[in-house]
Amino acid sequence: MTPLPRSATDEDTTDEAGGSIYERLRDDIIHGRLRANERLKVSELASRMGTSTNPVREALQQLRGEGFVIMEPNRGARVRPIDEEFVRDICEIEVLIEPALTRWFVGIVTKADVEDLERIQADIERLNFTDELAHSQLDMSFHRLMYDKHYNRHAVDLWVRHREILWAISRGFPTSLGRQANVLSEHRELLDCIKKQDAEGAAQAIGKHVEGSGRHIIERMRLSRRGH
Amino acid sequence: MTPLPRSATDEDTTDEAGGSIYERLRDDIIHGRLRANERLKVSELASRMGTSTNPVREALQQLRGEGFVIMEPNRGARVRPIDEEFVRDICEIEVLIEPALTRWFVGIVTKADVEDLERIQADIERLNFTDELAHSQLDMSFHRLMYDKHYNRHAVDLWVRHREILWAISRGFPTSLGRQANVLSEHRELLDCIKKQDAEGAAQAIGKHVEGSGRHIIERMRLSRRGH
DNA sequence: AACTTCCAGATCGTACATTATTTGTCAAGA
DNA sequence: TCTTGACAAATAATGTACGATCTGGAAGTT
Repeated sequence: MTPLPRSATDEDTTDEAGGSIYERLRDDIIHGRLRANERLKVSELASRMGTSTNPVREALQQLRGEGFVIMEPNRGARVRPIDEEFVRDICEIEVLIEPALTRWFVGIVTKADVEDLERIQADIERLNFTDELAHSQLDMSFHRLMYDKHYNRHAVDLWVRHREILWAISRGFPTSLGRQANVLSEHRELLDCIKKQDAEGAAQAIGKHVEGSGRHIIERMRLSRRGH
Repeated sequence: MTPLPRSATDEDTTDEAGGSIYERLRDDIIHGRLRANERLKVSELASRMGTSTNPVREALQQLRGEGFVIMEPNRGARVRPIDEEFVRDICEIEVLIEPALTRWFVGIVTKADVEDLERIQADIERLNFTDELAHSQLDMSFHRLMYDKHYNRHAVDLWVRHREILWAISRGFPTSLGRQANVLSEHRELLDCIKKQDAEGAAQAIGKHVEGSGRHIIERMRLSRRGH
């Protein structure tokens, strides 16, 4: 339907290859440039992407496996809705998983780890949300440092996937000042608990952190939907 | 490498279409008929399945999205190892998720729900593990009855996926008598807590249930690996 | 022995054929 | 006249075939 509903923040895309077809489609879905339940016709996408149909079909199959598109036999693919419910759902899952990962981390944390975390946290506070991309990378490495050593790779992968989705959604949304302050204080509280070897407190802190983050994203989504 | 490593319990497969290509591949991976890290060559699979390469490629892409195969550009697909670690990982995730789902269920359970659950539980006890397939279907509907009404579809989907994987792995493995008794008593304990409106107790009961189930599957996997 | 060249084999992309579904048309009946 | 049903054409998904491109290893040269 909509001819070329790409956002204003298009860096490279002449008209063909941006990243891989998979990445472009996934990005378009997560950002809502492809509307919920919109039909995805392979030939249409192929001509838009400037390739033949086969790469598109394979990208769609991969996205189907990840749950971003829904396919019915002989009836093609549709966009799975990425709405506030969706965000709430994956945040609720993270509220369950991340405290468990964190609790375990407190048990194996080393002095060097704490120093690394404090260094990253200092960078975050110094940056103070002036650069969205840089902040998100620092925040990612802060949490990644805790989870990367975990033995449960499946849980960590799940976290990474959810995290990527949430970040893709919230990209472009501004972070409210209140949320900024909360992020910093929650990180500091988490760090304190880790240093005190208080696993339970750390788990609670990260739980609050995830919940607050989810609430903020949903709030922003609501506002932007109204603002449309 | 291995020409046709299909199990003895092959019902239909003449030599071509069993279910879809996707299902056959997925099943072969989960059951270990395709060994860990084994290379998956599209043309080889295509001739084995009796189709051209394209359907195989798409099935592989879908499996990649679900995490069952790993693909590197220009270097093809490999089987992701489905080992004891993998089972432990997804069970640990379920130990986090299922209690949360159950806790919520206790809050909205109706008289009719309890009666349904008791009916299913009675069927399970009457069957007493004489028919593996029938038992697993009853067990599935027991838990599904609790989770199907949950608002967090994403969490429930995750549960279903994990459940399918675990069931596919444990299919063919015998259930030890000790585990059989535990399954029954854990279900009864869960039912009691639900009837008493004891959400916390129910959550703990389901946690024990999942953990015990995971332990049992891993034990069986170890034995079968030795037995080879 | 190390480096280069070349070739077999596999992946990736394009084009086309087949099959299923949707859409549009037209005529018969209420 | 409006609805309804059957039938035909268009549209899109699914499957097949083939060429282009990349990788890995073997043979050959220095």
